[in-house]
Parts: sequence; structure tokens; C-alpha cells
Amino acid sequence: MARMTPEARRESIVAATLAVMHRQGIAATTVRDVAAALGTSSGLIHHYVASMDELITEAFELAATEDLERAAAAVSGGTDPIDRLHRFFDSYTRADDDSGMQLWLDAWAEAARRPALQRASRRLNEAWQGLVCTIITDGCSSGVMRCADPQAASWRLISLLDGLTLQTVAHGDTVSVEQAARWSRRAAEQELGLEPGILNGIEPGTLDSGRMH
Amino acid sequence: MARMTPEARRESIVAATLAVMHRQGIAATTVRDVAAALGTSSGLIHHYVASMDELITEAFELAATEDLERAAAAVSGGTDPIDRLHRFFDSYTRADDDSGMQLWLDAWAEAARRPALQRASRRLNEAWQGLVCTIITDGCSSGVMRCADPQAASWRLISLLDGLTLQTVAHGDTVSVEQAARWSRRAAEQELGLEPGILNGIEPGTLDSGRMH
DNA sequence: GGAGTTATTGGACAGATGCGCAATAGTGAA
DNA sequence: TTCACTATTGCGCATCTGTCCAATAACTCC
Repeated sequence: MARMTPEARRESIVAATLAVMHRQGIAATTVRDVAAALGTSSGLIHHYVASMDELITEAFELAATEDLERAAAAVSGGTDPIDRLHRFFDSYTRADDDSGMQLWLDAWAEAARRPALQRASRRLNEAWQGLVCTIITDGCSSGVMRCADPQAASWRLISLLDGLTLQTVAHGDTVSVEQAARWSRRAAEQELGLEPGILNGIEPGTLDSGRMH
Repeated sequence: MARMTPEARRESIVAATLAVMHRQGIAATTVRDVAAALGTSSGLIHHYVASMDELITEAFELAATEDLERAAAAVSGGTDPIDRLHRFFDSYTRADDDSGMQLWLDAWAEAARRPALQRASRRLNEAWQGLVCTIITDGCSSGVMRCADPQAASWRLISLLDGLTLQTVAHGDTVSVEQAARWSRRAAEQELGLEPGILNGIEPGTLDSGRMH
């Protein structure tokens, strides 16, 4: 393999690790697989990273941080809190192309046994919650949302979203992607005192309960 | 090791597997660890089970089924739908002594790679949802609950419960056990048109919003 | 007691794993 | 052009994995 600068090589290694993790899962990602994906030797990997654990944690952190930043960028383009919340749900739903969420499932399960991974997972989960919390806080102070405790509300919304997406990814179709999207938006409407349907693309006033299932 | 009847030996193997799974996680459970926990040889394990995957699936199924039956038994002792719902939340919250929920986290993550485990996980998850759904359906027909779609409502409640408990188990204290318990009960009250606080042990009429966080 | 059945043993086997290390090859400076 | 530096190689090592199998020991029935 062509010789590269240390920075470029390190980045290519982390990127290749991420690709393998998406394909095979965190637990089944091996040094040799990463080397094969790069077309290099396994020895090179250890020339750049001290251990496999470190590499896996770093790759997970990269992927999760990129997802978060993509969501944050989408949200920041919103014109008002409700639009920003809309954009948040859009980017979250799009982000889980299954393999992205599968990575999170792996991370949550492995967190108990890999301290470094647990710290990363926790930090990023808190960042997601913080993103939602900021939207809600803004919405409350501008008067378009009503919420007694934005911190708590954002944890509830994130947890519902995770729990529903979990079913979609782990079990196939106990809960469909559409249901997860619709139900979590509806929960946000109720949690924040919004007009029913406003986050689900239903025109205000045309909503009847029969349409909700 | 003393010679045992096939049934007793098989049960002891599954029980030992479960103990190892609790201690080390599903992915790190090996034949030799199970044999060591029993004080026997690895060959004996394969005299009773065809493959490691089968053994792991069977052990998970046993643990999850026991939890479910414990919950179902607790629920069936309830005097009315609201009491039964109360009992459901009590048994769910008690069931997660962390290691129980950790097993579920492992199962959800491993489901993508182990078809037999996925089937078991899915079937048991549906059974939990079915348990809640029955309570809600009864509550609606007896008039104490209002719910347009018990199926959907029970998936939402189960998913919220899973998502909140996930935070507790995977990350330590982003969400506390008490918050998970309180918030999921509050969600049930709202979802089913119940009096606020009735599932959280708050006397009807004494509730003010400031107490909810 | 003897014979047949089978639970149990202990190790062999092939393959995979993380990691280390001496040898090689590409690069930039003197 | 030569030399020092280091990115890269390819393999070796120790260990672990699931699975299999011949030998042994315990139990049951005649």
C-alpha cells in the first residue's frame, strides 16, 4: 500500500473500521477485517492504535458525532422552534438507515463491559438530549410551546424515539418506521402543548382520531 | 461430576449458561465458561445441545419467559384494570435489577446476527406488549380507560419504558430508576385518559405540576 | 454378577483472535 | 548520492473459540 502521512493514514484506518463495524457489528470487528478493507496488513493498524478497544471506541465516536452534527446543522437552519423540532425529527428518522441504529444497540450493550465506549455513548446521548432540550427551552420562552420541565421532557422524547426505533431495527416489523416517526412526533405535540398533527404534516383542524392508526 | 438424569442435567446446563450470561454478557459466553461453572467438561455440553447459539437462545428464552410469567402472575392478581396496570409497572420496575435488562440490551444487539435469538427476542417482546394491551382493552371496555388504539398505545408505553430503562442500565444515571418509573406511569395516565397521579401513588386532587420534576 | 446402555471425561482439531517484531521499502534532508 | 527516519510488510506467537470423538465410568436390566 502506498505510503501516507500519519494523519491521513490514521483517518483512513478509523474510516475503514467504521465501515467494518457497520457491516459486521461492533463485537465482530477484527483487526484483520479492518486491514483487509484497507488493503494493508494487520501490523499497520497496531502501528497507529494501541488496542482494538481504542480503535472501536474512536470509530463509534466519529460516526455518532457526525450524525449528531448533521442533526444539529439541520436544526439550526430552522426558522422557529417548531420548525427546528420538525427538522430534528426528520434528521433523526433519516439517520437510522438501520445500520446507524444498530451501532447504537451494540454500543448500549457493550457499554457495561467497555468503559471508554460507555463514556462516549453517554456523552453523545446527553448531547442528543441537549439538542432537543434547547429547542424546547427556546419554544417555551418564545411562547409557542408549553413545558414545565424541558430537561425531563427531552429525555422522555429521546427515550421514546430510541425505544421505538429499537423495535424497528432489532425485530424487523413489530413497529414500523412510519409508526415510530408518527408516534414520536405525536408524543412531542402532547408533551409540548402543540396543536395535534402539526409535526405530522396534518393540517390543523382536519384531524380526526380515526386517522391516527 | 456425578451422573445425572438427562432432564436434570439439561436444566443445570441452561441454568449455568444463564448465570454466565448475566456475569459476562451474551457475546462473551463460551462453552468452556459454562462447563467450568458447572464443574464439568466442555464435551458434556455438546452432548446435550447441538450448538452454542441454540444454548444461548434457550437460556435467554428461559430468563425472559420467567420474567414475563412473573409479571403476568402479578397482573392477574389485580382487582381491576387500573390495579392491574399498577401491578404491571411495579413488576417491570422490580424486574430490572440491571442484569435482567442488560440481557435484553445484549439480545437486541445480537438479534441482527443470531436469527434464533431474534425470533425469541421478538416473540417475548410481543408478549410483553400483549400483556399491556390486554389490560388496556379491558380498561376500555369497562369504561375506566379511554384509548382509541390499545395495540398502538401499548407499543408506545413499552417502548418508552424500554428507552428510559436503557438509559438507566447503559449509562448509569442519565435517567434515574425513579424517573423512569415515574415518567412511564405518567405517560400511561395521559395515554389512557386516567386521572393524573393515579399510577404514581399521588392522591387524586392533590396534584400540582410543580411536583412532577 | 454380567452385559448393554449412556452419561461423562479429557483432549485433539482447525480456525480465529489481538498483538509484537524483525525485515523491507519509501521519503526527505544533508 | 548517501543516510537517517519511519511507514509498511508479513509472519509468528500465545491464546481462545466451537465442535468432535474415542475412552472411561456409572447405572439398569437380565
